Amino acid sequence: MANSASGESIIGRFVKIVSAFDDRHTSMSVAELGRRTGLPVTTTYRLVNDLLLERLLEREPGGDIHIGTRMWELVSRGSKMLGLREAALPFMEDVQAVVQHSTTLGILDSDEVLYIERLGSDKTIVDITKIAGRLPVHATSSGLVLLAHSPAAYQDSFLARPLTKFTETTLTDPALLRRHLAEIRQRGFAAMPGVIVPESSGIAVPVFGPDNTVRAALSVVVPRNEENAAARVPVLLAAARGISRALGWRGELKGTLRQSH
Amino acid sequence: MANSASGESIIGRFVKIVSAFDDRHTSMSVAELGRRTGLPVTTTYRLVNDLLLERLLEREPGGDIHIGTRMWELVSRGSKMLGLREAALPFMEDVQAVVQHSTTLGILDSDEVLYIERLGSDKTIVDITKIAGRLPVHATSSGLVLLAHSPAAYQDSFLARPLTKFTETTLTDPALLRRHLAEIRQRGFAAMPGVIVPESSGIAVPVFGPDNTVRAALSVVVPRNEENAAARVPVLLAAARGISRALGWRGELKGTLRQSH
DNA sequence: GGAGGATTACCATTGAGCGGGAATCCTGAG
DNA sequence: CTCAGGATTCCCGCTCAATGGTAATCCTCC
Repeated sequence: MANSASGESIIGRFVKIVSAFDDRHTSMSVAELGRRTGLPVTTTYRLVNDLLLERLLEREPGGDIHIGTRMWELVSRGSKMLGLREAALPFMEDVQAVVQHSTTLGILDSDEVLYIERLGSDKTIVDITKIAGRLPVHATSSGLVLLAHSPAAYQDSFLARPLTKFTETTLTDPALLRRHLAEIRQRGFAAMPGVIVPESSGIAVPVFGPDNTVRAALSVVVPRNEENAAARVPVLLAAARGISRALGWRGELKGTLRQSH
Repeated sequence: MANSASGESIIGRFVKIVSAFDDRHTSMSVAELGRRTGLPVTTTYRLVNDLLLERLLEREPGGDIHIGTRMWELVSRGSKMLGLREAALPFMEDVQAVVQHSTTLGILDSDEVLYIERLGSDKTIVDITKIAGRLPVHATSSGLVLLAHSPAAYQDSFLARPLTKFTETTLTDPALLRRHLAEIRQRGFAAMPGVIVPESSGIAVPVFGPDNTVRAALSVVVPRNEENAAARVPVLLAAARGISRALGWRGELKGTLRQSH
């Protein structure tokens, strides 16, 4: 599928190049980029030049490369994420204002939770969510909410594989998890104390789309020792309904709970 | 530079494909994509398949294509926009809360203003800014602020070209504009009534980076008939300083105004 | 001045990309 | 049910853009 000796397409290499950048490495020299991607030196330079021409990458004064403005623009403008984000943001602001802890919006992607938006970086508690960052499904409240409202077939396949135990409270037993998911569906929220980092607990509720399937999970991260974290739930539920409605959801149809199991 | 008869590289075609999507067209059939991009049918299908394999594009149940989650993720994670946005967001929320009109953050890119973030979609007034959307520099308060604090050489080249007159108040005369830019630098803000749409006016202030150059413009859009729009300025200035500081700016060095003209 | 790395230049080789054409699948109208 | 028009997939020979090694050049900091 490619001219390359290694059998990669240009697209594949493009992905490698873009993947080399992350929040800790927003810019680097071409040589370093070559090292990080593992691409042949010459090839890296040629490819980078092509990308510079299209402004998908940009060269900064020092010579280092970073992801181009144009790239951000094109992707942002055409992506469906923007719609979701814009629908959610006003409600998230309300939640954040009331709860005073960081509020996140996550979706399910490639068997992980991908965080789309996050408000209020609260230094006082441990919160490892990042925008465009990923966390495992079974070890986050958002993930469990998303999983709980996924098609049964997906749940089965997910629960079939081995799950990492991050802390004492991380659930890894399929049967136990399955019961937990049922509870989450019934109660309408997930409250998980310290399933990924011991010091904080997450509370999450589902956000629905027009077809009444889950689109995202809205959640807050609070200190684990908080008195009654459950008191946070109503605010979240109300906000989630607001977001759902903004997405075109029109109230719960009969059989909302039927979609899973 | 390409195998194609038309002499385009794959990268170029990739750009064409991604560009075919925007906020009004977040998904479409492959055939339509082919039409919009002008690429040969077969080529479109092959290319789309490659992109689907890498998850840069995604196929929805109906068969339509949209920009992939992975694409958004990679670009967002690696892009410097996120840093700017995250630094600005808290302050923008404050501004939005106080001013009660839509608040935007824009940067200068390819001789246009590119809006990075926008809070509060206020239906009561006309505001055509969109996230990842562009507007002309000389017809927006943000644009004029950015231009006013750009290197003199850039200003000269910009003012050398013909400028479109959008409304009665749009400034298009180079000499007049130049004087206006000086005022903006001196006063520290731009207040432009109806320069792009007659009904609303924008107020913008500069945001600085560590090297004391402009990074972005923070602005609000208010109804044009508002009593004293200038009263909004202090809030904006304060917020802009906050953002600048979050970006690593350390107070104004002597010679702040010297950088331009 | 010179060692070590980053960047550019050169160039022979070749298979990935190309795209026209035709077959097949879909879908909605009559 | 049939049929038309469009979307999608298959097929396939041609060809030149992409490849990546080697070597020269440019930096930059001891």
